[in-house]
Amino acid sequence: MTNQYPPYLDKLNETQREAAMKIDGPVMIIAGAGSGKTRVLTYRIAHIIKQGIDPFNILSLTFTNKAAREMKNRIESVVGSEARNLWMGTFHSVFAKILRIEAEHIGYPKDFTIYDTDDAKSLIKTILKEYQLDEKLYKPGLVYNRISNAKNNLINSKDYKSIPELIEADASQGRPQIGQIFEAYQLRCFKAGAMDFDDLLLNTFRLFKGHPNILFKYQHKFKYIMVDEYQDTNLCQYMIVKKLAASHENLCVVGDDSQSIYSFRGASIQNILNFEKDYPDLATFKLEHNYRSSSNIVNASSSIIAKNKEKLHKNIFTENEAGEKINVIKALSDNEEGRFVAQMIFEEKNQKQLQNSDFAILYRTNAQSRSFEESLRKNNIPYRIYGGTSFYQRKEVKDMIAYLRLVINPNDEEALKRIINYPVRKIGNTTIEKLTFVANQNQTTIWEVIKNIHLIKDFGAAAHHVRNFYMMMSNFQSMATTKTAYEVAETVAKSSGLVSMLKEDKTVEGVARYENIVELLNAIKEFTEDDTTENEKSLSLFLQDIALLTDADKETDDNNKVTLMTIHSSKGLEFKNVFVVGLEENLFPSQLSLNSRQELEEERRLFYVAVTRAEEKLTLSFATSRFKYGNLIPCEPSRFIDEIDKQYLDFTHAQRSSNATLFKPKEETNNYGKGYGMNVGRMISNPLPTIKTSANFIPSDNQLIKVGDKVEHQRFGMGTVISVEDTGENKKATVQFIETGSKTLVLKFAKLMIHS
DNA sequence: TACTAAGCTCTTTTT
DNA sequence: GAGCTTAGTA
Repeated sequence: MTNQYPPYLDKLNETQREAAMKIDGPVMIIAGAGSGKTRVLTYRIAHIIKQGIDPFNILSLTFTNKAAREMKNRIESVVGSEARNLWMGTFHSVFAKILRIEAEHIGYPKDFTIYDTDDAKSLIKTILKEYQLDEKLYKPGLVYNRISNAKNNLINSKDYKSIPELIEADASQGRPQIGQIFEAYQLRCFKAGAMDFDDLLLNTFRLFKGHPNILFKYQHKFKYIMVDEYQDTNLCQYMIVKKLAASHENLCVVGDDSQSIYSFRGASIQNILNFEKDYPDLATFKLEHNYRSSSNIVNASSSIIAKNKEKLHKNIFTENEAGEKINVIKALSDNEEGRFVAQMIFEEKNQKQLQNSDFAILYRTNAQSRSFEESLRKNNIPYRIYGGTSFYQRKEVKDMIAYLRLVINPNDEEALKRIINYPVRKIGNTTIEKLTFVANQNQTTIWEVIKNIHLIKDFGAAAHHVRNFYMMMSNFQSMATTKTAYEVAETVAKSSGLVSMLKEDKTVEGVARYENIVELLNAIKEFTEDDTTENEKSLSLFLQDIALLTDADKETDDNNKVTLMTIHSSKGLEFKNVFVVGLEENLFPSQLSLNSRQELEEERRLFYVAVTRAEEKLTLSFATSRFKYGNLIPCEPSRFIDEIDKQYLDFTHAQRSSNATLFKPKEETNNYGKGYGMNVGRMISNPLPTIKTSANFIPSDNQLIKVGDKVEHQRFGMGTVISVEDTGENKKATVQFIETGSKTLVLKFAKLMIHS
């Protein structure tokens, strides 16, 4: 390899540069956390453009649209404005764009609707009702997951019904009809001119598979292809990429097996292994130098991931200073955890002159955000929550969007059902059911039935109301052919009665809802008037855009806020100061992810992702009790805390005495506090009667326990080891507990934590 | 058809 | 605690 390289690559280290300059042929970049992966991708693309390749011929698939936008800007600063022509975005958004162009070849309208998860589940519910299946047995969410999994593995409804393993699996669970539901679901989506998230991928695959000429077109268009976060792609995505790259084979995938956290979505480490098999002349680069975090954090994270059996060999190192130790915090409840964290942010901010945006609170589940929101608000610390219910998920916004969807695609059944009687127009459930029935009988859509309602006798008075609705909607539709997206939306908002209804509601929530509609209209206006791109600005495109928009994509004017998000959505981000909270058994690792070693290892990778977000300071916290469905339940610290090499941890804040600290669940308090919302648990001095026994919180290596160690037991509190005995079968330790006296514990089962 | 109160069921992560 | 469904009433 030559030592000569273009000056714009001088910000890269040697391996990074080699990876950026190897632009021809298949390339795999294994990039550890904080190793400058985005930087390599950015400069690699810039380098390709500098070689005279038209940006139009480069496809880069990223994890979020925001990441794509940021990368584009950075590339632009190296190569100039032509970078704007790059094809960059998420799998879903890029393929939606292609499908929009090629829709007719697979029988879809150009303006197809994108069903989100709610739409999909609602459609499944309707189908269940029509088939008279038990909604308790065929839970819509579960059925949706089965269908989604199948699609991600390139199995269509016909295949599904002919694969013995799937038939058996469903039958053994007492759900033999999933195949049928799948088929009906697919048909209904197709008739409605709608695709769900998985269809965007599956239909792209089908398009390329069934139309070699179209595949050929895109193969030649995309001369260079890059895939970021490759460890999180599923089979369908993998196959599409493979097809697209087949003629040039200038394919570069970037990923980190240690950060693979989306197997529930069909992602598989197998894709990395397959990649090596499919492209024997592959060039592999390993980025192992962590530039992001202090060496304490880097080393601690390595000690975590070392516990996983399934991983590629990597040797992550850093030249950064040791930094502070990782703080472990014990709180008595989720509320106290919130207060602690808010207080620590407040103090750190003042001590070290940090910005709010230097802090992030990361949790396993969205529901955990509540206690942090409360305490941050009390401390006047601005924060922003990512995920959860985003702007476009709010009811009133979805209602308004449903109208617009229906204007663009009148066959969109889910949109129609959502708003046909909202605001109330005297078209009740009975009428809607009748309409659906007639539509199904005549192999047509509800809209067609509505259109011809006057030809059908048995609708009685309802026919009149339906007719009115039809007139209104077709008015909007004809308007959409001549007016701008904003003009249409404004008219819809006013004439549909939606806005006037919301205006009447003077409650705080009502006003907020009204303001959200105004904000939506503004967003449409902005979209319509955006002259920075040459793209078309139709209402239809706006709808497709926002269907694939995630919370992380949204820009805000004031960015100096503490970030609250799930660990999943924190991937790819970094913060000076990170709090990983709720480190309790059954929460993190999740109770639902303890069925196999593979599942536990994925949870561990998730923990690894969380820890490696931190640059300078990391705090881990757990609570000993937590609200769950309104009841306070006892919690044990997560095994993950125990798995970290102790030399990197600081337990100062975890050792506070836990006298009289257990809360009695609300249920058992004679209705004390009933109706008062939170904090209704009553403090009691006795331990709770039972704590579910588990072998979860054993020391990572119980050889480590030795006489004189200070240990903490979930139930018995702090103590000192007075003897250790090995019976051959079991290792036992006798511990003198401060509060309850001495106990002999079988280490295999004991829930002990060693304090350094 | 619309509204209200009571009752039931939830447990994960995302495009 | 929240969101949803159901039963009963206006």
